[in-house]
Amino acid sequence: MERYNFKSIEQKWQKKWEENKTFFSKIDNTKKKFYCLEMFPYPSGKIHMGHVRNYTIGDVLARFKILKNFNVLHPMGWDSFGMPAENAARQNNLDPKSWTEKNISIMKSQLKKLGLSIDWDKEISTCSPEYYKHQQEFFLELYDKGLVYKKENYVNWDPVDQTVLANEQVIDGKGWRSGAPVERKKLSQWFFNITKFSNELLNSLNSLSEWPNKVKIMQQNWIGKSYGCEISFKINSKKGIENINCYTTRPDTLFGMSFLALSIDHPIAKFYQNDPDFRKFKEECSRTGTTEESIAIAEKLGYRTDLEAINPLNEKIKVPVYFANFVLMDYGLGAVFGCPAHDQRDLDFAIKYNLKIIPVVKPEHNENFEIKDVAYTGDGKLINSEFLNDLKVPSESINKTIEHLEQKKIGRRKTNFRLKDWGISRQRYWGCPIPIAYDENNNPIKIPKEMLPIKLPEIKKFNSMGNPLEEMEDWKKIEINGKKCRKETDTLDTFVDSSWYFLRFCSPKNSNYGFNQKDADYWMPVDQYIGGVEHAILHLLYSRFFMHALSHENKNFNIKEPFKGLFTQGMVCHETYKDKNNNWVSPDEVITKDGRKFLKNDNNHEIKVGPSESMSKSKRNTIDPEEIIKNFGADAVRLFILSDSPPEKDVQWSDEGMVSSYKFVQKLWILNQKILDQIKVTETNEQSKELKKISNQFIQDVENNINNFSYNKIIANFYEVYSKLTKIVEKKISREDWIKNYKEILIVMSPVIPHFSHECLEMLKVKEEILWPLIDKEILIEENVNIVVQINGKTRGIINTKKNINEEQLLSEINKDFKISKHLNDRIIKKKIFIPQKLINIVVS
RNA sequence: GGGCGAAUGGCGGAACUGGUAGACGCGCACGACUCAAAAUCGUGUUUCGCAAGAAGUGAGAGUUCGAUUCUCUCUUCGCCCA
Repeated sequence: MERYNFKSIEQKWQKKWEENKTFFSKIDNTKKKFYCLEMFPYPSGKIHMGHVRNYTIGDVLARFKILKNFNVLHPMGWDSFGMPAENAARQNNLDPKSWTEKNISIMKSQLKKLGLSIDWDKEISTCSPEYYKHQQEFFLELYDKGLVYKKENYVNWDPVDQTVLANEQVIDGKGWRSGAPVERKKLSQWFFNITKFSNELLNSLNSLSEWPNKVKIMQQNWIGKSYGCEISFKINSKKGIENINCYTTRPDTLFGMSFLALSIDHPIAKFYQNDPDFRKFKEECSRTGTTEESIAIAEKLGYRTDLEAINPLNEKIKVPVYFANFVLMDYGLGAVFGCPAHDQRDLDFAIKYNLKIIPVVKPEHNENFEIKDVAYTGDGKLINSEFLNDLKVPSESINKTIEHLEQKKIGRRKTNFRLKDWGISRQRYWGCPIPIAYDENNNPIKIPKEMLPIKLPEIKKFNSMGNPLEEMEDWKKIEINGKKCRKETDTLDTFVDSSWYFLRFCSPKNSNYGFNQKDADYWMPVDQYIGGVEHAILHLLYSRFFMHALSHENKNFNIKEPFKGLFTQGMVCHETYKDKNNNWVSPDEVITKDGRKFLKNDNNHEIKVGPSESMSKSKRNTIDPEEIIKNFGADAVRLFILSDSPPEKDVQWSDEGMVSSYKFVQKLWILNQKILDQIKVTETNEQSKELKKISNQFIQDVENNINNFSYNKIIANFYEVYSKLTKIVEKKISREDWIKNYKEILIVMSPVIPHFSHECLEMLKVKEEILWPLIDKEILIEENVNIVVQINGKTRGIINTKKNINEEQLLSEINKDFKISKHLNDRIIKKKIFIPQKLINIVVS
């Protein structure tokens, strides 16, 4: 018997699918549509195991839906703008475009080797002018709707990469890529007005019933809606300052106020510009990053002004006013009042500057309540608060205080959001040019749509740091309506590219607009979106915003939520290895001997085995998918990557597991030969019912497991059906039954191991259209059932008996069974719990 | 510090709405084939015990005839936010 030659068979089917355009999709109103999308890759050079996992999960679903007779859209593209291309270009003296294109062609061929059901006709690449032309149009469209604006503000500046970083790109106060300490710098930047949709983006999360709860909660926290109050404080000042407004969510702690704190960017700061101490303080603050995290970690510092704030609830109480490094200008109003007893940050500040600490909330049933160095933030009752005393915190206190402040016209109710506008300017070459130019007075002018796309100029060499576009005088020149202008040299954040690519897939070649109305109406929204949880906040929120923005004031477009279903998969991990010099060692340099690991080229040198961590180049614990596919075949790899863990959890790469998946395909092949041999002989059909049960159980199990994303259990189902089939393969079963049931089993296997299944189906000479088999529910109904017999809750035996047996009959059966009844003798039965077809529990004294 | 989640054999993990804990895989052991090994096939594999049996899902309590599943407290770990 021939071994299963995965090389030629996989190649054969991949060629066939490509030539026949098997996965080509177009609008078909007679079928239900299913848009299956995995997050598109960044073309970094080679695919990694994370891609293999992501695209295998998606492919199983897409192929399943095809078999279920859905009209499936399953496209692929490239998130091809971004910094790595530029970095590679700088390092290796080449241009980002050809580097990117080369990577795309390599990765495309690697993906094809996985046997994915991709409609390659719909391939897009965000760095192509055909794509970003429409992005520039969208930019102008949003500009016209007033959703794009420019403002000066502080940004996180990465001094090494010479670029602005988003808050989330700052990790521990350092640039996520360069690792350099981040500086605060003031720059003029373009922004999308995402905060205009704060409420909408928050509320419509409720409509996303097929999203994981944790992702929705993460987005909810990110948007961060809070209910509070804006309070106006009267100020005693020689500078003519009369009022300072603060935002607070805890107005009920006003009587505990012992200072007022302002952001160094607060308008009042202008009164102190000439004070050298203030300038020194400001400089000190700019060394802290702008992220909330870095501010929280930094030591609380303040600069005391000569101002005094008056407590609006009791004018006799006066407190000092500080500038403080922990107050942000772009959250709330850039001013807060400090209540040290009930806020840790305020308490740290108060202790440092020796300010009063007045407790105003007392936990109930605690007479010895006292504040030392830990603020009390729990519930209780108001104390030391004059007319507010005894109100319940927080259920009564907050509302009552706000009502009082509103009555006295010194405060008003206000909701606030943590979400900030989306800064989209990047001082980078390899991105989508912003379709804006400036006239001689530096006023921004839209570049008319007819002049789009504004193409990136070709570049041969990067000579310095910074943005090369700024030095391209010829490229910068543009004439608009006869006026000489110069182009914007910032490019768009690549998150903009990925905020609408799923829409482009519906009409990838539409040239007059980003998408075609009819196509979008038919295909959108994405029915199932699959990707890493690391994109849970930004990419998904930005995409949601983009759709909200496009449908804003637009009668023709009303797709506000792009992703109906979301699935977030876990990472692929591998053990980490280090040699005696603490250098990372790659798995293919390691051999195992007697359960211990050694360097391959030096048997005496033992390797230190570290914890299993997500595969990354820096730790050298990656496994190259191409190599693995070459050795074991795509089907075996697909089988393994799904088998070991539930897809939403991390999976450990294991060589043994990979080998066993490979062997399993070989075993299936041998079984296939045996079954084909059986089919050649016509026999009586005494065992047919058993075969039917096996196949129908299998169809049902796999279908349920696909629908629940329990892909690891599908593989368990494969092993089960294999072992059942090997047990009956030599029994006498009719030819027709073999063909029908084995065909169904192969179809059910085909989403996971498509090459193998289709090869076997072809050998079985299946001519008709291949569709997911219907389950014969009748055959799965058992005549007999196993009834669990418990005595005092302990299982004492199992009785296989007729389904409709009643309690009395069952008891007599139990009495006949000595192994069970011996636990009953001489004891008084107190109670019996009988659940038909399942269980009886006899409670005895 | 806050939010979310998790904890089950030597390991990865099953157990649908509370009803036979450990499916399936890895590893391991034994057996068959072989001069031998590899490969392959078969059998076994939670722990203690010769057995009958007992214990057992991070720890402790609770609800229940019955808890891996529900409730509370605690411990550890992971992710996100600070």
